[in-house]
Formats: sequence, structure tokens, C-alpha cells
Amino acid sequence: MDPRLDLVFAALADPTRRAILTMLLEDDMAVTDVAEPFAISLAGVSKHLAILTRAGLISQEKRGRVKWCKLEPEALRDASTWMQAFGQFDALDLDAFERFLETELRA
Amino acid sequence: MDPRLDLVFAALADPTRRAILTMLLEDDMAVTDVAEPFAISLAGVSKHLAILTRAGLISQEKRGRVKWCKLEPEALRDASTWMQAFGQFDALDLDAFERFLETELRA
DNA sequence: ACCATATTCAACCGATCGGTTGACGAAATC
DNA sequence: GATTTCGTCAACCGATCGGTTGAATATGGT
Repeated sequence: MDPRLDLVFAALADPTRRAILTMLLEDDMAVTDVAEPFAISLAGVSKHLAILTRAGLISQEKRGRVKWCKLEPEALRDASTWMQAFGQFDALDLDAFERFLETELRA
Repeated sequence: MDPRLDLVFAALADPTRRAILTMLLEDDMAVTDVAEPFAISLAGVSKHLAILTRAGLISQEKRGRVKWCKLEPEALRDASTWMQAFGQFDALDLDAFERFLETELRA
């Protein structure tokens, strides 16, 4: 099948990783700053970031001693397209977007 | 966060399960018929169907000794919406994202 | 009643997951 | 040059995953 979809969906299946992606919506961040709101170790967050990178959902660039994490939303396109194949969904579901704003962007 | 998204994305992360969903797009199917194209045991397929059911992506109804599997695409809606929010908008311009939503919500 | 069919259950297997800790290397600061 | 900061690596842990096999449970057909 499409092994890239495996990686993308598996990466999205964890709430911590989805939260990280949501944070990166606002701005690029250093690894330490990504880790700050979470109650897990820095190494744990580093692993999550590696999984997101392997899935292509983020990219990491080291400048100096700081490694910057940047959202790569293009990687979601294939997965999103796969789901669109199931019909049923409009390009923009207003109720669902409202829910998205409440639950994910309350910051 | 939203534990339903965990289940949905985790269920989608396996190629066999995505293939099953694609098969069910065409028609409802019995468990044995779902299993037929795959090189794994019937019990293995039964487990996959249980995972899809737990995620809400399919429903199973037993009529006689046959258990029919039916696609439930509504469960994909939240996940699809979540992904589209990342795919369609410029990550670096959240303000534009919110302005866009505001105008859409009024329309 | 008997037998075949449809499906799940239970126990097991190796691999991977999410997490930890401690040591380590590389870059900035004093 | 010594020390702090940033981040990863390696080894470990228990839990879960995808898969198997064999037994169990229904239901249907004859």
C-alpha cells in the first residue's frame, strides 16, 4: 500500500504529538520550548519530534546549538486526500471548524 | 485532548485496515468475505474489525450466523477536519486563518 | 441428532510504543 | 578553560500491536 500513510496516521494517533503540531501552527519553536508545556522528559519529547519528522509532518533545522522545529503541513495532504475519498465531507465543515477552534486553538 | 481522535488515527495507521475500509466503501460485507483477499488468518481480520469498530469507523450487526460490517464514515469527520485545518492554511499566518474563519462563519 | 459454517476467545509470540534515566557531544557563556 | 545549556543516544521498562494457533460458541442445513 502506501507506507507514508502508515507513518502519518501513526504519528497523528498520539495526543502529545497532535498538541505539538498545534503549537507549531503558531510559530517555529526550539525543542526545549516545545517540551516546556508537557509533563514528560525532554528526551521523551525529542522522540516524539523524531516520529513527526520521520512522518514528514515537521522539519528540524539546527542553527547554533538550537534545533528549530517547523510545521510541514504538506505531508498531511495525502492523508487528507485519502479520507476525502470516502466522500461525505465538504471541503469546509463549518460546525467542525468551530469545534476545532474551541478545542485546539484555545490558547 | 480528544481520545476519539487517538482511536481513529491509530485505526487508520494500518494498511490492512485502510484496505478493509476501502472495500466497505462499495458494499456491506460479512467478516469471512472481508477476510478473503488477505493473507492473514480469519482471527487476525476479526481483530482488525474490532479495532475499526472501537474507533467507530465501522459497525457490525449480526444477522443469523453472519456478522455484517458496515462503513461509518461519520467517524472520519472530526479527523478529516482536524487535518484540513493544518493543510489548507498558511501555518505562519494564523491571523489570516482566523480572519478567514470569521468571514466563513458569517456566510 | 449430526455436521458444516461463521466468528470469536484465549493464550502465546516477537516487535514496537511511550516513557524513563544517565551518559554523552556540541555550542554558547563566563 | 571551565561550565552551563541544548539536544540526542543507549539501555531499559511495562504495555500494546499485529499476528498466530487451537479451542469454544453459535447458527444453519440435512
